[in-house]
Amino acid sequence: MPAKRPAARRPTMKDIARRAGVSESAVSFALNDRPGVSEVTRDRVRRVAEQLGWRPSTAARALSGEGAATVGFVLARPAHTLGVDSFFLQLVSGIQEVLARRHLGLLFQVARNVDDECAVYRRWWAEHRVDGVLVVDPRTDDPRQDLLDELGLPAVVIGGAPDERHPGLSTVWADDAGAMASLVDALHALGHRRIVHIAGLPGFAHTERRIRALRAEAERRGLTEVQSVTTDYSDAEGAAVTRRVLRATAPATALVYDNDVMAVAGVAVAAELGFSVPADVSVVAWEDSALCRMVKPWLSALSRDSVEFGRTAATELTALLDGGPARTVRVPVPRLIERDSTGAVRTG
Amino acid sequence: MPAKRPAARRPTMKDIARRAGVSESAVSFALNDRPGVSEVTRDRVRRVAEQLGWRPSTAARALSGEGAATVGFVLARPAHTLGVDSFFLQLVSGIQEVLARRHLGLLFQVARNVDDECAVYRRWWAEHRVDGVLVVDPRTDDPRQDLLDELGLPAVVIGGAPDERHPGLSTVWADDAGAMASLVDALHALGHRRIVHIAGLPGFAHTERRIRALRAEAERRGLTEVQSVTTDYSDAEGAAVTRRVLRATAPATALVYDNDVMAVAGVAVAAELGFSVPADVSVVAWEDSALCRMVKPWLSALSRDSVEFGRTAATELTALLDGGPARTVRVPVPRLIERDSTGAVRTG
DNA sequence: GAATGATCCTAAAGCGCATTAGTGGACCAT
DNA sequence: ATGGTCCACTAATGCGCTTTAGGATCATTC
Repeated sequence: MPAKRPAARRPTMKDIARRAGVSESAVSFALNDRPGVSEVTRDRVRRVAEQLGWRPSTAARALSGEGAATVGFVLARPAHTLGVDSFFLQLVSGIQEVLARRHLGLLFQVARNVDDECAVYRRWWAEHRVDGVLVVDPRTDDPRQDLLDELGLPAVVIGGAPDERHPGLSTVWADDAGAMASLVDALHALGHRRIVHIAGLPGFAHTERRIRALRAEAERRGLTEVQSVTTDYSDAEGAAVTRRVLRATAPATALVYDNDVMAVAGVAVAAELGFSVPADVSVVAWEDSALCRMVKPWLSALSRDSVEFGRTAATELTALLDGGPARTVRVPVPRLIERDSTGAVRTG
Repeated sequence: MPAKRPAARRPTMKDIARRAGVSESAVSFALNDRPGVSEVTRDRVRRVAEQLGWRPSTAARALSGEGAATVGFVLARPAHTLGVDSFFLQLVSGIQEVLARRHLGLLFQVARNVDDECAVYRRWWAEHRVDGVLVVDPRTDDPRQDLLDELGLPAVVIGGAPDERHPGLSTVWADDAGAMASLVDALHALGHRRIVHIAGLPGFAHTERRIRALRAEAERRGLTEVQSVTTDYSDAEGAAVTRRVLRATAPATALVYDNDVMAVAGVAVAAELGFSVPADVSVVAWEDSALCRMVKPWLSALSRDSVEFGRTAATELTALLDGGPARTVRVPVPRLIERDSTGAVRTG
């Protein structure tokens, strides 16, 4: 006979109170390190709780005003760009590390677009589900930040610009402009003058930052054959753009891809068109991952510590939840790892 | 002056009751489609709720016995194998699709190992956080299933074997053995006799299933030079094993990798050692993704619909939560997509 | 014209916890 | 002895919801 649900009952504070011979309130005080009980009683209560395997019911906690002990994370990208991105899993991994330490849960949701994402925030807020959220892929003119302000939902924007007029939101960002500048430096030093930047989704704040930075650098140096092309981050578009660019008369000598996936797709296309990397064209990926060492030649890449990025973001959020002020923190500038896909431009 | 938290109060049923001029219980009946209120009242209450933007507080719901409206998902793999795997994001994507429709939240956590994972389940259960969980990467002799049985926590095992003696758990699985058999069929027809299977983590149920299936097929055909080697799914180990295998005297003519990442790493090593794919060695990836079309030659792969896999699993879990019986459902056998990395064995 | 139901609704209790307002006693000062 | 302070603890309330037990009103029935 298949044993029916043992339905082991979860122990409650009442159980602890009974076993310890004190009132429920005493138990509450004892377990929350509040004054009002003697040390001996506190110890006894703690031991009983431990022994019973008691854990506070998040529902009850949340109901009595303590918050849900949960933070939210919404991923809103076109479905087909989700698959191959190593960044997010790493980011989430770092986030978890910090949250788990404080027993905070991570509520995860994928949405189709920013509007849906906003709806999710509204619902979470109304349902009392999360105490705060982590926002990724901030846009220029982002409706989410206004919404979060309005709801008063603590939030950390990951990858946002520091010039926010949303004083309630924390921001964790990398200096893409600086990274782009030093990248152009490096390429320029190698003799590259025709540079194409295969960017990510237009409207993303960091995409725009990189594009602007590239343009500024080009102007500063008087380079006229430098441009950015936006894509949807997919290998397909990365390949398509590469094809178009390399078929031009006087094709670019350096290609900068906004992610590793497109860069890999790009070198495949280059090879197919008879371009040798890096002899004919240099390739740089803006995101380092195992992928970059899985193709030949190994890809030079701008590397940052995505796990640490996640840790930082989560730390800021917990600070916010603790009542701290909103802050803007900058993570280290991505560093260029030169591997085999970049080289001096062919002379003559 | 920076506007302080507007602290917009969430509307409660009491607000609705007041505005609609009825009691709170009437509101509850009305909104939950329970008998006890007239249609006109029901409509009025619904309208007021709508207008106020009311949503039930999950905390309150959970507290009054309705469950947490949340399911859990723990990912326990060594950190470095997390990064490049496209399978999980797709799986989660499919899971979400089903859960979101019912407004079920997905609580996500990464753990270091199975023991930590068990601890997470215990905590979630004690904290009343989830109504059920989705379990991935089942092992042979898996402590999780016993634990979940013990806790009476509804669960769906994704990728488990169908021969479970855990009648309380649902299982969603793919017929790896069948897929392996047809794969060996195909390779055998191409003339391959020396086949090496670069498998995933030992102890994983599906790893063992594939290994057993390969051995069975080999025996059935009297092939003696067929073997499986386990790895940790990383590109590094995939490359290392490939190197070792191809350096052997009489190296294998066909390599079957348990994921796309290792397969890609493998072809790179093959090229490096002077092996041409597929002329000298055929390569198949057990998992199809954009990756397989990002290298040259394009990789032949066993393809399955991971998003649909996720949908199926989530559907089973919701059925379980609705009080349905535990079931074992099989998803379609992975299909071999023949691209450019497989071919007839070189004669002579 | 009282008993019987059916219908629509309200009152009240309870879920598990935090928190506020007591309560009784020990201990001190007057 | 009287009042005042601490101290360690208990009682009671509320969070937002579901649910059970009733009540009030009205139509039906013999």
